[in-house]
Amino acid sequence: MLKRTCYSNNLKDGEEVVLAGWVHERRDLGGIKFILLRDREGIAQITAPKKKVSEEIFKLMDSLGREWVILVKGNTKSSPQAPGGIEVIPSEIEVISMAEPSLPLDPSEKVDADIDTRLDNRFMDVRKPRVTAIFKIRSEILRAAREYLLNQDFVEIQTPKISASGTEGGTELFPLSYFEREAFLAQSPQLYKQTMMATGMDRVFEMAHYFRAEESNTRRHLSESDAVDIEMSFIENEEDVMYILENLVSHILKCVNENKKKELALLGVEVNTPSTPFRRVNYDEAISLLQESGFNVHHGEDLGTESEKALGNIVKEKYGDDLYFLTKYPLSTKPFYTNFDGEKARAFDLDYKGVEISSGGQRIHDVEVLKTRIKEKGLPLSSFEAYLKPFRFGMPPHGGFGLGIDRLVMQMLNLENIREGVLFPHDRRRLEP
RNA sequence: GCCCGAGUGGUGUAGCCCGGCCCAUCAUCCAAGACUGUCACUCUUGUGACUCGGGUUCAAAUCCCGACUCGGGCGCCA
Repeated sequence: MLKRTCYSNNLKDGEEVVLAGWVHERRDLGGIKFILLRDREGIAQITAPKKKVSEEIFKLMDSLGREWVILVKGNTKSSPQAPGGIEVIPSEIEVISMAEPSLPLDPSEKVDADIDTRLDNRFMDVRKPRVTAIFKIRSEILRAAREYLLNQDFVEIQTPKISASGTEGGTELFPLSYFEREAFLAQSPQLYKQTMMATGMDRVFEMAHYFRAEESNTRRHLSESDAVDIEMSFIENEEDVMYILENLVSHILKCVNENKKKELALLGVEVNTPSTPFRRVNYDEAISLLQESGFNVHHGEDLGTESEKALGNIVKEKYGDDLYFLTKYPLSTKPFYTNFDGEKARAFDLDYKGVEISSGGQRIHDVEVLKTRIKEKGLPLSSFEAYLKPFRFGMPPHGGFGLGIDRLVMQMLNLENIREGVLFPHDRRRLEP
């Protein structure tokens, strides 16, 4: 078998190369035949003029089908007619794998496919250069996040994804059978990363996988989702946490802009690199802004989807910001572990173009206050014994956030559906592939 | 959980309101043929579809009922 010497984006004039990839398109003009060979980095033209290639190659060019996997050995030649200015004259073609005709979708994107058809045949959908680009950008987001957090002295950890109970409340959990007991898939690493604050590790993060059994059926929700979760000790208040979050997101956007120019261009997306600090919009202000715009919202209630989106537009118009913090929510809208200042939660959401991509805040570290809050929330204290134990033996003030990767990708790239930015999304209806 | 909408060749669609002109449109793909610079090559010919079940009717892709599958909005949630 021939061995690949380079990708399609690395062709230089007058070299002998071996390309490996898929037959993207064929054009047969009789005395000259073209094949577009697609690999991870792009598309290269294989050109076979009858008089310049062997009879065997010329015939073989005819028999190749779309999406067959082939290896092509040949000489590069610059040519004004070739796409990209350079083409390969084949001297050897090896068929590695054939593809059945009647493809389940069209990777050359001449004909669209529904999101459902695409996801059912994701292996082929991802062959589209634009789809590949989304996942290269997603990889860069995670690389940049890791880079920033490690530079800020965070320690990367992993926590269990199966737990005895889902004490955080709110979200519905997936039950599963754990030997002779019932267990649940983790809805977030929240309680574990708080426990880590009692170990003296000071600053931790996890590239976490969440499971949520919500009955949601929207283009923003999934049953499985990924997030960057952090927790940090010895903070003065939630502003210390927000500082990390805004600089993290800013670093991510900057890296994507600098390192994924080709992919962004392919997707036709421009990413604005925000300056820090991000705008703070407190809850009272948010309500006022919405009321001024004629929305029927009242103090004390959480924002619905419609008002959240509207607020995104208002902030964009008024201040020009895509990213902004929503702060000082009423405590009643937040989970039991949220610290507070009177009736105001020491918590925040980070919204990106009108969609929440992160939420976090300062946590309660005083065990007595925590017990009181659990009781106030009407939760059974007995089931929190294990969670509370680390708080009894020296727990520093701390806080953190979870940053949803899928939503970040969606908002950054203006995807209509969160599923487009997830390789194999699982939701209320979809469990395969 | 509540509500709205949609299922037509491999893929994406037209037709549905207002039943007959539909042995169903167009594009792409596929097959056969012609073509030496294509770049969504072009041209000729051909194959391939009304989600399922019931009902109304002389007549159903089209109207009605049910099932199944899917999409979306809200709620919840992140």
